[in-house]
Amino acid sequence: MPKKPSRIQQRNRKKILDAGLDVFSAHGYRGATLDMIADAAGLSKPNILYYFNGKEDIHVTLLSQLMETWLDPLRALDPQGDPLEELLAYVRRKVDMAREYPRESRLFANEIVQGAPRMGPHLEADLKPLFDEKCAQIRAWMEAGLLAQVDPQHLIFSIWATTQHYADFEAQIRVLRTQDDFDGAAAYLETMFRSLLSPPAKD
Amino acid sequence: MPKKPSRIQQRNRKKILDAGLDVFSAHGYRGATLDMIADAAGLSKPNILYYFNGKEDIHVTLLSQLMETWLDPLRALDPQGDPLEELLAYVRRKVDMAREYPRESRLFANEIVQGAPRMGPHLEADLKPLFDEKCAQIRAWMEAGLLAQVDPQHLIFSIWATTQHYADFEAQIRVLRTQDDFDGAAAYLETMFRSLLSPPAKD
DNA sequence: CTTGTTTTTTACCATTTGGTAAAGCAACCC
DNA sequence: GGGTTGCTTTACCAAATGGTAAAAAACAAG
Repeated sequence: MPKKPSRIQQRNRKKILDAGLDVFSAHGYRGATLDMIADAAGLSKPNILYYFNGKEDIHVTLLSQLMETWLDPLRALDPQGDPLEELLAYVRRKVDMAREYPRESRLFANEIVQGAPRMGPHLEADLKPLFDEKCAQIRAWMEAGLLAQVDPQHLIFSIWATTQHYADFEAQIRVLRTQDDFDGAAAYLETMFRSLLSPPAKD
Repeated sequence: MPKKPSRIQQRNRKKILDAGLDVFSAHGYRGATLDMIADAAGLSKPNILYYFNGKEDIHVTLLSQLMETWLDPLRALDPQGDPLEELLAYVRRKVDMAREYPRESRLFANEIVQGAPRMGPHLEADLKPLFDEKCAQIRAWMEAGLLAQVDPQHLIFSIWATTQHYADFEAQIRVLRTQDDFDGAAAYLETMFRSLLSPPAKD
């Protein structure tokens, strides 16, 4: 039976996870070392292994936590709301996440680019059902004439791609743009998806 | 003075680079080992170090080569052509590259996600001038009323994001879609960018 | 203040990994 | 066929890295 963690345990586990997020998102799983994480956390390496069973344990803990919050914006897509506004709000939430949580986005990107070796089951179990459900919802909206007809799956892919791009490819964007400009991105993406999705005037 | 490489040198360097592309794109720089590359190339590790100065040498050689072909589709954007059709053709070329060269796309993605530690100068020197030039071109088209007015920089970002997504996040897409479907992606992206960019009817 | 428990440190270890030295083998040149 | 050059293998090495054992320190409860 697991006893409740003490104050100090909570604090140190959090420090380690935050340090792990820094290091894993910046260097990938193999590029990260326990020493880096220990340094970033301000703890010794063996001390870290007192709180976690190993490097992989830290990583999968981070990925699991990530999965939770990562799906929230999509979950919040409301079947009762106005379809176009719901989808644009979804885009906005995703831009906000890329701005607020770029490390999480890159952690995820690192994992997926390399074939999701530690996350495949999570995708299948958590992401896929939600994805299918929301695709069906969008398709229903489209068939009711409330949105322009496009492939819902590709629609969602394009929302993910465009929004996460600003976090995942920040190094490239920093070279090409003079100013960081998430607001410009949000405005551009709203224009793009509005023009794509606005229902055909048909009365 | 560098003497011309022999048949056998050309062949083995090519084998090593191809193996390196496999391994680096699948595991990232730190996740790749010389042993993996040696195995994939069918050569011994010291033999590989006879042809390259080290792991990093293989990696930067790949990145340099990549930069060449990677910019071609954007270079081919023709100032003389029809603006809308030129941009849609650019999207198509990028989709084709994601389909034909997913390893290259992931190699690039790995490098950028981790902050472009070995590629920053290349981006600055090769990508930025071309990017600026083409943005100016697109802006000129827009001001001439030949395209809808949107931020050209974000436009290009969204083209990159949506097309490369199919290669970089293939592991995720494979989970969510039943069939690999680059053609569906191409059709969807054409619809999306056409609706975004079609010039306002104003005669 | 003493005792039992939790946390941290010190000192290691085995494996992996990038890389080297040098010998052996092959190929070409005369 | 002998020698020079180019290619490959064998046998290593030093550093880095994930992880462990056990002592020491800090802490909590009585």
